[in-house]
Amino acid sequence: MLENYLKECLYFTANRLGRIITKMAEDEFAISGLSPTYAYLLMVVYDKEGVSQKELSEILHLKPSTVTRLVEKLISKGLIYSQAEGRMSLIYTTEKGKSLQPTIHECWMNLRRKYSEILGEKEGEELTLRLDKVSDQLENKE
Amino acid sequence: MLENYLKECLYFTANRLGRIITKMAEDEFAISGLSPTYAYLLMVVYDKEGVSQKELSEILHLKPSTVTRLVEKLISKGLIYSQAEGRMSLIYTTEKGKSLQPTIHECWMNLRRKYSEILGEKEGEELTLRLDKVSDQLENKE
DNA sequence: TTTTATTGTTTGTACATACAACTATAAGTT
DNA sequence: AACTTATAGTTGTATGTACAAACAATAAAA
Repeated sequence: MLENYLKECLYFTANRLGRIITKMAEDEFAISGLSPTYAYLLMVVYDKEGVSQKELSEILHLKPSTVTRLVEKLISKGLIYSQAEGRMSLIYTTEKGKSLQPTIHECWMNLRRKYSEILGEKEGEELTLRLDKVSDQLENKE
Repeated sequence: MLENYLKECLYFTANRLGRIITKMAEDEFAISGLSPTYAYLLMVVYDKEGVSQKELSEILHLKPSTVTRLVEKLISKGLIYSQAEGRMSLIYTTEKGKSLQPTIHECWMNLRRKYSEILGEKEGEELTLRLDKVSDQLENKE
């Protein structure tokens, strides 16, 4: 039976998990009016006002062109603004953006609570760190 | 530092891994002329000629509308054909489709070898099964 | 100082996946 | 048989992410 082969492929299982957890995250972040990745970008800016897009791209592990698109949208929502500094474009939160911080933090907590309830707190945390480590290994490879 | 918080979130790490392994898989499957998901669908049909789209959707863990789109494209490439059977549409491989089987199998092996080399065979396999289990847990939850 | 290379960002385009609403067929009820 | 409900698939549209090529600004080399 092929079904059993599929689940032995990392491409297959990693993406399946990605879709499931993305759906959960979208549901939890819905009350913020943002999808998770936008919320995460915003969180980075809360933590690092004036961050450059390149830095954002490194921190979020997304391509620069993707960050451009995310930034565009958050600007159009009035949550951040950008200020050119040489060839860089530095990102800051607006007042409206700042006012969203507690909500986003709440969503973030809710998401973690939700999957921790199912997987167990320890188990969930451990898995998360492992995925991060594995990603590093796969990336830092010629 | 927020960077460290992000990597403690399962949404974040699972999707990051998903992107990395997807890239690897796309590279490996490139010689087949298909992206990985299309190849996987084809593999299911090799194993189960006359499979219905609903079954495909369950086996691949994709939504029916997505399967419709994948099937459309594989038909347009002449690799499979579909035959209506009541309200179902049953999928079969064409000769051209069959002739691709060895290549796809090779890609599949190459991909596994590639990440096994980096993660270790045992480690990679174990992680893969775990991701599958975790996905089940998260899904079979009210 | 003019030319060349490097770096950060943007733009056009493409792709995988999903949702919501729809069509079509089958199955159950009265 | 007629009416209702359930099931399988499709269609229009949206979203997240990326690539390749372009652009802009700085730095390095000539």
